[in-house]
Amino acid sequence: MAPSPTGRFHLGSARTALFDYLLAHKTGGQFILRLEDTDQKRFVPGSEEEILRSLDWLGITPDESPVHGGKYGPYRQTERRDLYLKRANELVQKGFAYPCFCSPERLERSRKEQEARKVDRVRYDGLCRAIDPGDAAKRVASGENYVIRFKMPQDGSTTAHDHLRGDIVTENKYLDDSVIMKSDGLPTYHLAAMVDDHEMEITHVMRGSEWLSTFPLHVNIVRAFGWEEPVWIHLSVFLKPSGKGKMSKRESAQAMKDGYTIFVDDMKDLGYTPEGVLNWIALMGWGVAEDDVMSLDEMIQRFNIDTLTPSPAAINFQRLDHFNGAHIRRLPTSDLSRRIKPYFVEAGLPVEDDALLKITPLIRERLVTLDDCLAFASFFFKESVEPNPVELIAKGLDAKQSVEIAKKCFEILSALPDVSPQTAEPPMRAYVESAGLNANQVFGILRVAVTGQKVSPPLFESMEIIGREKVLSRLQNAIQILLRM
RNA sequence: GCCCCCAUCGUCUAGUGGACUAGGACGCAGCCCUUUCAAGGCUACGACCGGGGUUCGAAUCCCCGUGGGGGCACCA
Repeated sequence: MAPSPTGRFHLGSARTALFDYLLAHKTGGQFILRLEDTDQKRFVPGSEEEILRSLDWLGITPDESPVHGGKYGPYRQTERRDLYLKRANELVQKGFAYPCFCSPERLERSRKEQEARKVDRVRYDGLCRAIDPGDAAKRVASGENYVIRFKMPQDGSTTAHDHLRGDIVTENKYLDDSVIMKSDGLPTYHLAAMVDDHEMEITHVMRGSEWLSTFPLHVNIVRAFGWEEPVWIHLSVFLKPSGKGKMSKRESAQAMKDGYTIFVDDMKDLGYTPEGVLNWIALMGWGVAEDDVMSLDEMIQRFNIDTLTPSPAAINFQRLDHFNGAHIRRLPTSDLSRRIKPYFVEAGLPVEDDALLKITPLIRERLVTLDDCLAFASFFFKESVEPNPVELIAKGLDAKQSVEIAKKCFEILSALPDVSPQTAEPPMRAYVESAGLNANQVFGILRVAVTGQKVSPPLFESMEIIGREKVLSRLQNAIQILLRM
């Protein structure tokens, strides 16, 4: 994959990376990360690190990259500049490109003039295309400022083949003489990517469909060099949740407010798992017959470029939650424990590994995001809980009746050697039965008393982990609260 | 304005001329399970953008509309 370090690493780039990774691992190829950093003006410090960090977190680390090395390096385009100049000159020599000495001001004037004439397509007027190559070479040698433009055919048409869309035929009269080498000596994407793809022996190019419009240029460049073309795949774009238009700054801000994000580097903090995120983005633009929860390995098994889809896909965060929860449920206890521990630590709770190992199975199927563990299990690690007095009153009963029930619970439980489900549940059920109450009422009071909340993991299992002493003291505390009402 | 791409339930998609009463998943609604919340199981609702062709037969092929997306830089 070849992102440019000009901003944050988002879902779209992540999916491209995933597909690249999947294809490489499916076919026994190498997954390469190349940095397209030829635009010094838009360079954003730190973005290269964010790309690496995100890829790493997702678990799709490149085989070759600026930091991992590899036999096709260097992997930053700015470190390959000599190569591009050499190749650009080769094109000039062969008559496929030419130096252009037009100043930005002249270009601007020409554009304005064309706009005034309401031409269908504003393009380079071709002034320097007509310069005699010998004269042009002399001007270049004399140190004059110049760029190199690709000499697009002016007649006929260009047929480019996309693996998903078939042949795309473009009339050459709609094409332009694009700049392939800038005056600062660095190439534009058009040249750099084609040269690198060839040098690095890239077999498949998967990129966003925003490249479709320059697709004819790219195949013309490759053909001018006489190189073999890679398989071209233009992936669908991601649309905002409404399906109307691409994600904008505003939409990503809105997503943040809703607890979601389109930036991979933020996913971890929001409690998402790499497995969930990967599964989610994989199925946007890839149609598997019976789509399902898949691990990375399962994706590799099933991946096939023929089953990629060309139409735009709306981002659906509810699906992310679905896949995240599904993958959390797939996690072994020890693994899940390890992953949720940091959230307790972060919250300043004295988490013990042994207890956490027992708690994890109790909350596993309740978690949508990892940080949900706090809402479900914080009470295990607190010294005491503060129940909401109102919640201590059972449905259909008043405070007086509720306190009686609480007292009875205390009486029963305190007579027991422990509060495990095996020993505590039978007598409690017997009490519910004999008192003519329903389980909801009695267990509801008990739940709020010992956990401090109305919603919790299974009650008796929870009590066992909390321990007899703490359960009884919390129950005692609840009785006091009820008495004061 | 011009060029290019795309078009099946609200969303992601399966479907490559007859096996389609159009399948699955998310979400939504109901039921079951159940001490809460989940998870799980079952059921319901829900789509081939429109119009012309081609064909014995079209969601599938062609054309025209319409809608959506992308591009028209010394950015990628």
